[in-house]
Amino acid sequence: MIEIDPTSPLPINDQIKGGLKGLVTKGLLRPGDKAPSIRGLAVSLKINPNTVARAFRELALEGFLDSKRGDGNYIARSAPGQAREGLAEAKDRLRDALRQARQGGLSWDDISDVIGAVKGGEDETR
Amino acid sequence: MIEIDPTSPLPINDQIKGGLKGLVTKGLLRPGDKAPSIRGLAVSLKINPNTVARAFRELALEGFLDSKRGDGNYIARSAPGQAREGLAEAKDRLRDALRQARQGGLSWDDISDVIGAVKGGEDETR
Amino acid sequence: MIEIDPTSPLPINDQIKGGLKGLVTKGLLRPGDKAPSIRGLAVSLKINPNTVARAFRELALEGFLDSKRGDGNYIARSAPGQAREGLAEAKDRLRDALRQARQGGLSWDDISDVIGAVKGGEDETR
Amino acid sequence: MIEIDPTSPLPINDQIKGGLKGLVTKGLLRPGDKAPSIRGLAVSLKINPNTVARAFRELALEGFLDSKRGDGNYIARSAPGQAREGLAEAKDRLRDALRQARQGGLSWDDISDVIGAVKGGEDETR
DNA sequence: GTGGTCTAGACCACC
DNA sequence: GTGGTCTAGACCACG
Repeated sequence: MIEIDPTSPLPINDQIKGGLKGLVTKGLLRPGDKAPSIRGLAVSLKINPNTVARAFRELALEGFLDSKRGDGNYIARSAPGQAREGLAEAKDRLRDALRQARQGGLSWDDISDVIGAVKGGEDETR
Repeated sequence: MIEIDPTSPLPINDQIKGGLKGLVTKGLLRPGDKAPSIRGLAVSLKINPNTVARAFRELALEGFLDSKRGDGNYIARSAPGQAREGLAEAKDRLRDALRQARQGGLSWDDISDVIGAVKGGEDETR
Repeated sequence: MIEIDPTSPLPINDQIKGGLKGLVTKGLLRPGDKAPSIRGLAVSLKINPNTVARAFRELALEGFLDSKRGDGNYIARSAPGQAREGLAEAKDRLRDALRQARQGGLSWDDISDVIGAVKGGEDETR
Repeated sequence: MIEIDPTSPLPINDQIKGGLKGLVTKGLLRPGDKAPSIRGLAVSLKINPNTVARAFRELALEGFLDSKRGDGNYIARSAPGQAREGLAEAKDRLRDALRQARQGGLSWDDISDVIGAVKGGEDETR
C-alpha cells in the first residue's frame, strides 16, 4: 500500500508517516482500523524495523495512532485531522521541489512531461 | 541569481550545485564566464562560505568549474554537457516529489493548484 | 593500515583517498568489504573526522565506495577499476616530485640513497 | 633555467625557491652573480610577478639573496650553505612522495619505470 | 554505534 | 580580494 524510495532526499521516516496519513486521507484507512504491523511493513518495504518503529512512535506521540502493547497500532479518532495537516506539509514539499526544479533549469514543458510520466506510472500499477 | 531554501530536505550544497547548473542551462552563464565568488555567494545566500566552497569543489571535481586559486571560478567548456546531466537529476527529484505527494494524499487537482501557485510566484518576482 | 603525513604538501584528504585505493590495489580490501569507519579512522590517524568524511564522500561520488547511512562504507564493485586510475595519479605525482628533486639539485645518486632509505624503512616495519 | 609545474601540490613559491637553490647547488649560479629579474622570470615561467617577488623576498630574508633596490638581486656569499639546507628539504619531500606512492599501491618496479621516464625526459631536453 | 550536513573560525597560497 | 584546507563541534537520520 505504501511505497518507499530509499534514494529520496526525504527521510524514509517521513515517507512512512506521510504514506500512512495519505492512506487516511484517501479513506483507505479509517479511525479504529488496525494499522499495518511494524514488522510486516518493514519486511514488505525492505527497510529496517527500527525505522518503521520510530515512525510509528512519532505518529503515536502526535496522536495519530493509538498503540496497544502486545496488540498493535490503531488509527486514532483524531487521525483525519492530523492527516489534513500532513496534506499541507506535502503541498509545501511539492512547492519546494517545483521551485528547485525550475531553478535547476527545467521548463514548464519538462515539468508537464514528468507529471505525465507519473500519472502513466500510476495507471500501470492499477 | 540563485535561491536557497534552508528548510528543504535537499541539502543546501546540492541546491547550489543545481542552481549553478540551471544558470548554465538557461544560458545566463556561459563557458569561460566567471562564476560568483564563494564568499560573495555565501553572504548573499546567508549561508556558511564553507558550504558554498564544498559545492564548488565538487563541481570542480566533476569538471563543471575551473577553479583558479587567488582568482576565482570559471565555467568550464564541458559545463553545458554536465548541466544536461543535472537536468536529468532534477527531473528524477521532481518525479520523487510527485510520487510522494500523491502518496501523501494529494489529488491531481491539488497538484495543479500548487503548480499554479509556483507559476504565479515567478510572475510576481519579474 | 593507512599512514598520513600531516607535513606533506599533498592534502590529507587526498592521502586518505590514495591510501584506500592503494589497499584495493594491493588486494587487502576487496569489493564488498566494509571500509574502516570514518570515526575510527579519524581516531587512529589522529585527524578530524570531518576530513575523513570529506575523503569518503568524494570516493562515494566517484563510485569507489558505497556508503550506507547508519551502517558504514563498502568497497564498490567498480573499485578496482577506479584504483587503477588512482595508480596513474600516484605515478604523476611521483614524476613531479622527482623532477622537482632534480631541479632542487639532487643527483641521481642522492635519489638512489633516498629510495634505499625508504625501502629500508619498510623492512623495519615488517 | 627553472621549470614550474602549476599543477603540483608543491606551492609555486617553493618551486621557485628550490629551483634557485638548485642552480647554486649545480654551480650554474655563484655568489656575487646577478639573479634573474623578477619580471623576466615571471614572463618566462608564465606566472604572476607577485608570486616571484614573494619568493625572492623570502630568499632575501633567509640571506640567500642580496636585494639592491633599483638594481636587482644578487646571490649572497652565504648562498651555497643555504642551498645545502635546501638539498635536505628536497630529500625530505622526495622521501614523502615515495612513501605516498608506495602507499598508493605502486610497486618498486613501477617506481623504477617512473625514474627511467624522468631520466629519459632530461636527456631529450639536452 | 554509523554516516551526512552545516556552522564557525582559523591559516595558507595566490592575485 | 580569491580559493583551499583543516579543525571543532553541533544536530540529524539511521541500524
